[in-house]
Amino acid sequence: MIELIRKDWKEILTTYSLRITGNRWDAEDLTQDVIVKVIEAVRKNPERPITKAYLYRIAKNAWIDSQRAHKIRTVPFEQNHEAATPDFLLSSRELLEQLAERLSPLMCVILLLMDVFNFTAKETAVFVKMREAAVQVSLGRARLKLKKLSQESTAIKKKKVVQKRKGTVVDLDVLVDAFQRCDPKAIYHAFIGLAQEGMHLSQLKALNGKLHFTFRDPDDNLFNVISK
DNA sequence: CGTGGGACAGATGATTCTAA
DNA sequence: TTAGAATCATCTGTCCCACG
Repeated sequence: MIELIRKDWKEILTTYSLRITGNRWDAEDLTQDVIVKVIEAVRKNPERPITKAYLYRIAKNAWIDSQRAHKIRTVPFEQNHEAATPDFLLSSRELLEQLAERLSPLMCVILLLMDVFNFTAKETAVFVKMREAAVQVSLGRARLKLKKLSQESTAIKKKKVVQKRKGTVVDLDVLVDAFQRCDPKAIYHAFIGLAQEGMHLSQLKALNGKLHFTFRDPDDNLFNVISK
């Protein structure tokens, strides 16, 4: 058992924290948290040997505790995709809702499934009945297009926001039905319609062959719909 | 001719497995 | 726990075809 000196703590903990948290920001927080805990432990019991195993255990428990404490925490979409689009800080969800009319329905649905709801290329390819490679190319082109559009004046964005289609009444069943039928055009129109009504599809998961939808209404209420 | 879409190959990154 | 290897997933560039 090798006892560590205090200046080694941070280096060891940073590496380990990065591994268990999966991102730099949480890792830094966790490292600080653990160092505070270890200092407190040493203060209470100066004879305690500080080993790697001890640091790992403290870090692991602290991480589990923080996960429990933040179980309800929502993760803004921008955070997840910060690394993917660092230069424009795009929110794919917002851009999608505002600019979808400029993309083809197919491109729109591929972008929606993969960038918003984290479907894999394989799952998306099955869904839209295309080859996986074709899905990847379409996704890349859709992203490129969105990037270009996002670089254009914000006036375009504003224009799109106020362009509300007259008489567009889309309910949740239409969107769910469109997904069940794997119909990109129907999904596209239903999604746009809902967004314009202030309804947002905030999560979509495929579990046991059923699609689980989580919607958020204009009053910020969340509710789930499960496909048949 | 420009644009959208599909196919393919190679590169790159992420994840998983395994041995030390 | 860690490092390295193997495997898998994704991205990018290029070419081709169809269509208006």
